[in-house]
Amino acid sequence: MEGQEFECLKLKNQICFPLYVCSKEIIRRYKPLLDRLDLTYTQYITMMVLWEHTRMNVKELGSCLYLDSGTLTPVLKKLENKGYLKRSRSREDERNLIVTITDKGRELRTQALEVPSGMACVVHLSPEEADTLYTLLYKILDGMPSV
Amino acid sequence: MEGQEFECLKLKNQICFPLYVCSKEIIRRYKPLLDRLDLTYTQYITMMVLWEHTRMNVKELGSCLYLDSGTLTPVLKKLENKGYLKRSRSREDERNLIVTITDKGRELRTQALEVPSGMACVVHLSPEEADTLYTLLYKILDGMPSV
DNA sequence: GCCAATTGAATTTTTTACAACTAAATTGCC
DNA sequence: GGCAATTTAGTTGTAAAAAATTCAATTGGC
Repeated sequence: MEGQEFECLKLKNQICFPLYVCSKEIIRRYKPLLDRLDLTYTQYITMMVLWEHTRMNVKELGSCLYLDSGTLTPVLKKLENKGYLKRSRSREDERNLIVTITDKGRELRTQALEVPSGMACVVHLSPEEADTLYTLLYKILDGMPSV
Repeated sequence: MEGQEFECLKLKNQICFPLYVCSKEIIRRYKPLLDRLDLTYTQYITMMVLWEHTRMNVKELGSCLYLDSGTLTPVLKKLENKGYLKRSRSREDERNLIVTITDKGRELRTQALEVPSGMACVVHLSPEEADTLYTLLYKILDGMPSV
């Protein structure tokens, strides 16, 4: 039997694969809910940060979201076009782009409450299991070698 | 304090967000290793299935990988161009496309052994923790409402 | 036997990831 | 103190992936 040697190349022995699939599948379940707000998942988590902080530059936003500026630029432009935020250069340091939430952006928050409630039925874990998962995921993130 | 009402819209209370980030970040760590094989992550997991099964149609492949044919078609064409597989129509039902691994595809498997070994240092979990995570992820997948 | 509904895959479009580039600010050497 | 080199911030362009749409073949009901 050839088995042993190649065990580590079997899908069922991968930890990344179910992570990848779970992430994708959950985001797919978000879609119909987010469609009602005309937001993509990335736009949604960006708004989450702005609902809490109201004013940040692209760098800070990127480090909250684990997104680089190349990914964020088109996302922020879309959200600006929808009127949910304003982009402007910092006076002190022209390299800095300050993102500020607008009133319209703030209003969206109330409507967005229906998203987490609509998602409640998607992840069938007990509170303890969810807590364990949460802890393990952040343990991976914290322990990951940089780049 | 406004806090309570919007707790569920804070990034730190999301389970999907760390899943999404973990998946993305781990796949990013795969990249330099997969570059040496000239494979993307999606191409890599596709090859994993073919190393085990050698011959499948697009539908079967998609259900192993949780990918639809719209995503698979370009992936399979790329892999065919590289000479790792062959795509051909089934005689019985012309709609079925049969994917068969080639000798060159089979040979790639040995070279690919360096990928899991190179990834070993990325996920810093004990075997027990990894096992718990694995179980929880598949529990989510199994429990997820369809579409 | 014919038409509607379903299934399977390909194509097209949108979104995301990544690399290369540009511009601004800072550092450091003379 | 002024200029070159480096660092930092963001944009642009390109490639990959995901989602939506389209098209073709088959099945099932009448």
